[in-house]
Amino acid sequence: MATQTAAQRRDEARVAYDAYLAGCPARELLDTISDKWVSLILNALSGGPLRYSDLGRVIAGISQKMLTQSLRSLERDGLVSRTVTPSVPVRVDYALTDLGQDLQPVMMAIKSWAEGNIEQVRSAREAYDARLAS
Amino acid sequence: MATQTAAQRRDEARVAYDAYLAGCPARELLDTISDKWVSLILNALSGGPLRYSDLGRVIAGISQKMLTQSLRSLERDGLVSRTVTPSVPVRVDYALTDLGQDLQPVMMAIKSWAEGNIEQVRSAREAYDARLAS
DNA sequence: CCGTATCCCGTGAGATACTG
DNA sequence: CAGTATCTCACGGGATACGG
Repeated sequence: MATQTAAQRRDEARVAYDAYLAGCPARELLDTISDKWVSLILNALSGGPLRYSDLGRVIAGISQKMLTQSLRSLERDGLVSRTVTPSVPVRVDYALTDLGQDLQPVMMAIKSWAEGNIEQVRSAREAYDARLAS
Repeated sequence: MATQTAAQRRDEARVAYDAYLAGCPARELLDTISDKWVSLILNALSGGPLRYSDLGRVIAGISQKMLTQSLRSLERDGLVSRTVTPSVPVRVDYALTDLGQDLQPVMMAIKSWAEGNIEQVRSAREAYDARLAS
């Protein structure tokens, strides 16, 4: 159940599924994890478990609806665990599962790339838009 | 303009932008590259330039509209180049730019992860759905 | 061959209000 | 605190037809 095991599974199954194929389950999974909120949530949980309200605070601008909806989806897919502490008021913690921790570095890479290359993209956009205006 | 230069820029700008913040340009860029079609297109171009019709064939199920729309967006963001050969009929080739090649490994990692872990996700879903039915 | 243009429907997603 | 429930609207995105 360690990361190595997950890596082994990945190698073995690499040829079994092909996200290029429409209707392939891998295509659908790629669609669900290629989501803005999913990447932000998985990255936010990389430092350890967080409560529902903490997630909403870290990920500025996310609505309750999208936060709950994304968390449910991640929980169903086995990427995030949900732990309820029956206190008053109730306390709910979300954490990465082993599978989620396996995916997290990839999501971090996307987020870091976006943050580190936004200026290149912006200047590329300006150049593109300027050429259209000519 | 090599990959190393891009990596240096990434390190320098890492703290300047934060995708957790709503309204931050990095958040918007994260949203655009966290897209199913974007990841499939960038991966498809990793082996070298492809023509428009080839892309449509490799990425099964993509509509003309989404293919054209995604390619325009990628071109504007400086991730993909578009080369027109004025023959009869006209020939158009799409290729990764240096910036696009810098991002491609990350997109490949997502696609590979989806293909390699879909079975884990499927069994997690079955377990989740079974618990709800009880 | 490589698109653009139009129509149209489903759903992604915010705002708001309410509950255990 | 941690959600659920509606309502609403904009837009993603497919189908189809046409143009250079």
